[in-house]
Amino acid sequence: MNRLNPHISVDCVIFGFDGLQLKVLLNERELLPDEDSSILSDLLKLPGSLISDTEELDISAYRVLKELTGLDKIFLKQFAVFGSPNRLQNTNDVEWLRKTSGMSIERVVTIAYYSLVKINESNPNESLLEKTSWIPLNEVPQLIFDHNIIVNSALEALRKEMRTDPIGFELLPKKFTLRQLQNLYEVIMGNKLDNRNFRKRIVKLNYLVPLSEKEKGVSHKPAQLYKFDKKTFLRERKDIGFVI
Amino acid sequence: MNRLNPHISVDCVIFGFDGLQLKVLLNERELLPDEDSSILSDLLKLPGSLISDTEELDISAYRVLKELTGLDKIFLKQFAVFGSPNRLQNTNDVEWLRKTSGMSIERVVTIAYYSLVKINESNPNESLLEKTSWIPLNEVPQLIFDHNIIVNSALEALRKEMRTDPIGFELLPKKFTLRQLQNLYEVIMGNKLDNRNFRKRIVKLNYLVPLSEKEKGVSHKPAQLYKFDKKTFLRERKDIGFVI
DNA sequence: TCAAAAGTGTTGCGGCTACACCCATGC
DNA sequence: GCATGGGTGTAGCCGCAACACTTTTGA
Repeated sequence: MNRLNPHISVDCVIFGFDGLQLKVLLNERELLPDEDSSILSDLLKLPGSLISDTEELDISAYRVLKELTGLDKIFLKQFAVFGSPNRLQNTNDVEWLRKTSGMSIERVVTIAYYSLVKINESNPNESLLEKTSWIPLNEVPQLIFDHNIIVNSALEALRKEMRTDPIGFELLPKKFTLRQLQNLYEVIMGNKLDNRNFRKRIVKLNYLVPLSEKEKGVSHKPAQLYKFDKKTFLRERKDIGFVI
Repeated sequence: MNRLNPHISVDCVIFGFDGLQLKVLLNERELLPDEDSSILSDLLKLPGSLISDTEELDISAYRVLKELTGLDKIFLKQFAVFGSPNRLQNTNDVEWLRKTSGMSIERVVTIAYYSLVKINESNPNESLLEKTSWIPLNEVPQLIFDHNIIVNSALEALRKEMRTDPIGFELLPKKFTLRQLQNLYEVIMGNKLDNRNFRKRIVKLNYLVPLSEKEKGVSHKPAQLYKFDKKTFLRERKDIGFVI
């Protein structure tokens, strides 16, 4: 990586779904030598980085993701920019950024991405210095800088996107049950769905194909597994309407 | 305005609708003293500006708009970021930016906004140095830097937004006819609509209210004028569905 | 045999589409 | 009186919501 650009950063809100809850992947912000760990323990932040001067923005974001999850081809979407001149208020946090980047930091405009990963397929690379953990969305503590605002904004953007594009599959394993899919939509959209009607809707979609395989190791009737067939989806995609 | 920040700019794609066509407001890029006007005439660009170091990003964008249209409270939406390290290829254009800003320019990341204005209510401030003109979308010539890409991307974002939010009214005068509204949707969405069905849809919307006033000075049956009642819309807004 | 979740059909209503003719005005 | 766009109604189909019980498995 090249020279860092101290004016622009990328931050990633990485969403994951464990079958029941929607979670975010957060980093621990290392303490500086002179910080009091008893007061400042558990400082969390979004994974992010100043950009390199020669790097495409999206590539910077992919780099952050790759370093954190070890995953390559995952869903990534740039959804907002946060650039308030006073978004870096907390002087401890600014001091930390100054020291870890080794640069003089003034105003930093950050390009925010959200990313959707399949939780059980992600392989958090344990050898990294920064520790990461999946935090359920409704248990996210106070984060550094304006990162709480960024998380909320990402969730809004995700909901909006899900109104018009079938991106939910990015959060599920390749093979999934209809129950998982329904839970996913219920959790993100925040409303219960009638499961009979939900399933009827699925049956009509040719791009959701049942596999010749069933769930295993559950102590009840095992569910049919499905996969999302992207090719068919792209072929059959129809123009959806609009709101006046 | 304060010190300029030579790393970050805002650019605005300003859409207008004249009742028939969707247009974009473009600036003429002034020629430098040593540029050959016979070769480089008619250089157009998106209205934009480097940001001031103490300014909120949105405020920078509003400033650009205010200077250009004289209008205050107009619809503005941040929709993408363009930050490729080599987006400023054309050396003439970079030279121009260097000279007009008086700063050393390396990489500039630009925050892109689109804006919707009511063409006949906009009062382009004639006293400005930079000349502006409304260009129909399908006649936009080559622009400087990556501005053509930004325009196309803005149109995409506008279409997407119109699928889920009733923002078309921002492009129409306060009082408008249903024909104008229908033309607007046809032009932006790119498909013809059945006018009987379109009107039936309108009638069901309480936030589209007929006024006790008709179109004037047309050589055919004058059309009923309508207005958009935002309060009612916000009150009655219902959750729209989602795509699986 | 029990617990736990999977899976399945029907009916009624409302919304969408397709389609063709009369009306009011200015010139 | 004619040209121009404004404005109107109906019938069939499809999609969506509401609603409760049987099935399969592991323990």
